[in-house]
Amino acid sequence: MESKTSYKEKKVISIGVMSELTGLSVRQIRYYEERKLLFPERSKGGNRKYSFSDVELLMEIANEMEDGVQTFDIRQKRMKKEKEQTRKKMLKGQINAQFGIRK
Amino acid sequence: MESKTSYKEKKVISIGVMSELTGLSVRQIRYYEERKLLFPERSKGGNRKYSFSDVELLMEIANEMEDGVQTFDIRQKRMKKEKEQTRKKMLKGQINAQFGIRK
DNA sequence: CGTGTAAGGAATTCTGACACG
DNA sequence: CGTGTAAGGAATTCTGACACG
Repeated sequence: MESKTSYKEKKVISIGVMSELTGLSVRQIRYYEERKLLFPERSKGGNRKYSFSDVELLMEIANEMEDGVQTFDIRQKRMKKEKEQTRKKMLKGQINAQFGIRK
Repeated sequence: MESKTSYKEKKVISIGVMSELTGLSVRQIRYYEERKLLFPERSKGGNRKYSFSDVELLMEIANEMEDGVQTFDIRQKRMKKEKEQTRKKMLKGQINAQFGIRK
């Protein structure tokens, strides 16, 4: 089991580039973070850094916003999706515990 | 045939992040560019932007520098490799022209 | 609620140059 | 040749706030 630092997940993109890539204003991007939809890392100096994965996420968010969905509901939906995945992983873990790792 | 904008080639990384990722100083990174080893894009404001591919390239360069190879020779070698690949593509193109695209 | 904007400040980056070796 | 550094300036980003709706 290793660190799997795929390029897609690496947080290296500034908010300015992010803005260009998504077509959203920096104001919008910061706001979606405030609403807990996005979680950039920070440089020592405090600057936001995003991943390509974040770019994709942000574009999905933009689509939902266009459909008139509120940030709260977008977040709600994402949290459910998150939970669903955690549940699946737990299940998989249990199966491994019972049948996989037996020594 | 499409624009194939893979994340790896997309120029989005600032020189500061580049420095962190490679462990080289920004001075070194700029110098290698001056010696034609590296070709970042520029933002409107003039800031350098690199790709993950550039990160890999830069780390290879760093290795060669450690071995005492001079920038000129590194460049020389890279240009040869470049030519080799162009040659292969040309060949492939010719083959396509003769046997592939026939109508 | 979601977004624009002006404000003041800090972090980041840029270039050209001098230094050392 | 390759790299550090101080210098002056410009571009980028940050936060908190006011505005509009």
